[in-house]
Amino acid sequence: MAAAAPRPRTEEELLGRARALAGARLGEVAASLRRPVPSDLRRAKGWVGELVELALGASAGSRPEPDFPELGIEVKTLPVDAQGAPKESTHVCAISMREAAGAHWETSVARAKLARVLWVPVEAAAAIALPMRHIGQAILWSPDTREEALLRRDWEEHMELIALGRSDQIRGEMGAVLQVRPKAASGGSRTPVSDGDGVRAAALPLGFYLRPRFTAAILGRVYAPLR
DNA sequence: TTGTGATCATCT
DNA sequence: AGATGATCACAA
Repeated sequence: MAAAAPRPRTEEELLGRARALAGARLGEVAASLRRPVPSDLRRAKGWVGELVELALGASAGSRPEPDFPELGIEVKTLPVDAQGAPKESTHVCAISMREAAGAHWETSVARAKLARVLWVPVEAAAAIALPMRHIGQAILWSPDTREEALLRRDWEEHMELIALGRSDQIRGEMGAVLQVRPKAASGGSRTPVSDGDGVRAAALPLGFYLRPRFTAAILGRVYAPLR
């Protein structure tokens, strides 16, 4: 590939691209796409994710919908340590706090994105230089009944608090698998919210994140049948 | 400003 | 060590 990959038209095409990417190093992928490799990720936090999306043929857009809308598939890179365990939580989506009151899990952005996810593990141990880090074998995942129930419960509990205008009472400790944390440019960021009585107010923008334990369980499925 | 891609930095 | 709260870059 000399430029960005063509947009895959089928799930098989996308999976084929993901398979071709497995085992590659970030440096060589970047070179083939003619993209510079940053010296570190401190000022390029989304670089790995953007590189993988480009290689898979995703569009660069930033709309609140899955990366491949026609396939209903969201792509997420997963930074893993030397043991193959996720090092970080996974950002799911921003929360539209003004519309929390009338929101439903079934039609939520969070559910749409988590309905079908192509997880792409990427080495992230600090000891490995960025260009040398390997991309792992991707996993196409959908939540099973139990997982969806857990996600839904956490989502509904958080959204109820937000709808009541109590988003400032939300803590990262809440939520078994899906937590809510700030998602902003800085701690001074504010977004419109409605308080309990529909009065205009402003609060820190929040986003949904999957806990590392949850994504670790997803990666574990690959090895579980072998044990 | 909001949403995308996330990791950083600090505290327990 | 693990997790929470804070933060960085870019597009529309």
